[in-house]
Amino acid sequence: MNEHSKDCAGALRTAGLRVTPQRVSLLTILMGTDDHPNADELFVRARAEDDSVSLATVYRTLDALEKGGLIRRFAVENGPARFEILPTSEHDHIVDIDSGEVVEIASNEIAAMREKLARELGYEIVSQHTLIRARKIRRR
Amino acid sequence: MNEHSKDCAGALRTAGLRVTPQRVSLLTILMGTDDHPNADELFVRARAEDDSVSLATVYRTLDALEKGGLIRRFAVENGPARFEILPTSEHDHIVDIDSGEVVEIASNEIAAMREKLARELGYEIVSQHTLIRARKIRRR
DNA sequence: AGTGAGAATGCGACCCATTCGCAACTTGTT
DNA sequence: AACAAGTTGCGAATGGGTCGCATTCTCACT
Repeated sequence: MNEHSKDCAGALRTAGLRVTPQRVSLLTILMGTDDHPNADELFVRARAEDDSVSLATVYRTLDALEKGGLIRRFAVENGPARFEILPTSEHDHIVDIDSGEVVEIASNEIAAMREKLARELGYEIVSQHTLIRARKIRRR
Repeated sequence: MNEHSKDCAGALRTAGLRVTPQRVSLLTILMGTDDHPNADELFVRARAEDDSVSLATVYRTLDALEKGGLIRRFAVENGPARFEILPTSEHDHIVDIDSGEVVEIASNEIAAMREKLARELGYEIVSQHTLIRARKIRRR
């Protein structure tokens, strides 16, 4: 139990979730990384420290954390879902189609614009996400 | 062979693809619909008129059409990929999380903004797509 | 601290979307 | 017409994700 665990436990409770070692493990991992792991990567990382985590629980926990508003899930065209910790600044993602790398892109203005467009159509936004597939511009 | 078939055949050839009855069927269906079918729906619709279409071919054809720039593919969080004909006005999609319905949302401005942001990061956009999950605003 | 109801977990089986291997068949070209 | 290369259907195989169930854990209430 390090000091992170406490943060996690509190966050879990605040979200109305029970505190279990598996949830703390996964949430700690997500809190401590900048990248956008998928369920499998999280499973491997969690197992490295705590082999009492099963893949099924990874999926169930991710669902729970998402419903509890602690993490965000986003889909990449032909790949598994990816996850990141919340709250986070408003941003979207660029996938480098050559390397597979995922980088963040700030987008407050874009988000505001989407909000407006959706409202005009009579919708209330629940979640929104832009995925850009791109390739690095090679400068000579 | 109706007049659409000719359009399709030409489009296929222009895209550098061989013209086969299966491809014409699928492209015709996509050209004649406003919704955003997934592979299974396309399979059913194609089978209704031409039972020489297999599901594997639907997938292979969709890959080919996408590579040829004739259609666009987009991912919805927890569901199969969806497809629509190109060229089409610049737009994104709103998924009604209650009904599952997908509606289009115009977004030239948004697209332009993404273009600019990506370029600043040194990326050249290959494709981009915004998915908004929303629910209808109930007015009393 | 002790207890019980309900929630969470691990496991393996399962499901669904998509892909693959391969033999048979088409297409576009010569 | 004849051929090389591209396509197809089929069924088997993958891969991400979910489920059923018996066991274990959490936490609210003594």
